[in-house]
Amino acid sequence: MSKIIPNISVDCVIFGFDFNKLNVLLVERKLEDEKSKETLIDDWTLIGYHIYEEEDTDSAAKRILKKLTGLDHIYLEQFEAFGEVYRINDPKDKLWLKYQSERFSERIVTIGYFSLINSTSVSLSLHERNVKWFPLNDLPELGFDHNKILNKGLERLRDKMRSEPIGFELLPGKFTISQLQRLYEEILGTKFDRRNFRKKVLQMKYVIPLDEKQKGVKHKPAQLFIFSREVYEKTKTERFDFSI
Amino acid sequence: MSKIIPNISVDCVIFGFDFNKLNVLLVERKLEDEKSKETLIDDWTLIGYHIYEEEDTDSAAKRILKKLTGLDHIYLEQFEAFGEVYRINDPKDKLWLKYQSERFSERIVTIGYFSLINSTSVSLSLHERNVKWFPLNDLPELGFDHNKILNKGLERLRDKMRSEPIGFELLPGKFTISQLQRLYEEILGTKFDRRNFRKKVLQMKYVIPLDEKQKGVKHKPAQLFIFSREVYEKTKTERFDFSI
DNA sequence: ACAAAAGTGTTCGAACTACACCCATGG
DNA sequence: CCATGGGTGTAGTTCGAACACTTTTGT
Repeated sequence: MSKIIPNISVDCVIFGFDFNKLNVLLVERKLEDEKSKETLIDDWTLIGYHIYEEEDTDSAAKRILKKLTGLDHIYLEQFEAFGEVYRINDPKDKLWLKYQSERFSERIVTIGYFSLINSTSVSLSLHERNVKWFPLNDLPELGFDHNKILNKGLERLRDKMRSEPIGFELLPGKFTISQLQRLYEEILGTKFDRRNFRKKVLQMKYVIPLDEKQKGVKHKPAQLFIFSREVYEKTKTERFDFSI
Repeated sequence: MSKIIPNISVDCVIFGFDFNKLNVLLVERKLEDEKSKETLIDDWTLIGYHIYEEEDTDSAAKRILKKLTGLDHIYLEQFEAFGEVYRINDPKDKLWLKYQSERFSERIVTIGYFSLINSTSVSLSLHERNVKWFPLNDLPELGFDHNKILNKGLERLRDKMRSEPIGFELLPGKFTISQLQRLYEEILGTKFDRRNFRKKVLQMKYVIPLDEKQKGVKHKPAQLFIFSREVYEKTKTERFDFSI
């Protein structure tokens, strides 16, 4: 592998949906003094890393996701670059960078990506570091300017949700209409009428009903659907709109 | 001023509207061999520059606009970072960078900004370099990957035009409704019905009619309007939508 | 008087909103 | 048999689409 570029990084806002809440994946940032064993840092950050000289920024983000999930082809989208001079200013952040590598610059421009994963069917591991899902409405204070980056990523997710069918990326391949509805309600912060929502979704030819029902639920089992990106791409003259 | 960062730049896609076509501002890139006087490079690029160590990326884009127009407070928005390893690959591009400064890296991540200026009331100058408006449907081949950057910027302008009232930035302070209509038609590539367009615009409380008419036109003079961002901000619960 | 763009209202159909009752399953 | 969410239709309203004639100015 080639050398690390000391002043450019990528940070990933990884969203997951557990059929109830929208969650973000964070990694623990823990550092203790080698002699005194005193805890110098113990908090959480987004998952990010510097890029390599021979690596596209997109590839760097993919690399991080691959390392975390073992999967390729995860939905990934760049949303903003953060290039303020003083975005890394807190002594903790500087200490952490120095501890990671003496070669890292203190002036780092980072490129924010958001990624949508289907948290019910993915197992996560990041070496020795602790990673954990946090619901959006119960986030800790994050290191660096990661609260800001996270919020910008969320804003972009919301915008894009309204105009393109990316919500499906957060659900398993087979899903029910009310799972989809809960997803949209949770992310957009709105409530939809059940009948109207269903009516709207059934009009979308790229949401395809299966001859298959939910199992093991203690109520009338719902019909399962799949999303077909192929059909969507072919028929997308109709403007996608989730503004019920 | 502090030192230049060799591997990070900003590039600006500067849009202007002349009441007819949407134009982009480009700068000539000309280089001739010092001895033989042979022309080594003669083409056009977006306007961009490396950032300084003590400069936010946003500030770098503002600096470029200020140098070009003499104005602060021009509409400016970051739209994407371009971080491919081989985005600078053409020998001409490498030659140009070397000629500009030996210190520039060949691996440059650039951050794209688009900016909207009111081309009828601004005068432009960029030192010794030749700058010129090009209509979007008659662009030359650009240096670097600037055609790609320009197209991404245009895409973003279009998206944003549909959901936020940024088109007004391309018009002078006082404008007529049909100037506004031509602007939207030109950028979105659609045709609107004149009566329906007018009806829609008149509903927007932040488009304020003046007691003033066009002068010197050889037809019935149109009423003039101004856009009030203040009123817009106060009333923006209503979703802005230009999907007539 | 003519050319050129401004200004103005109504009708039709599509899309969104609101709303209440029965159904299938697990416990 | 009960609790839980699944599934269904209709009426009212709002919003966008289509469309033609008169007015004001400069030449």
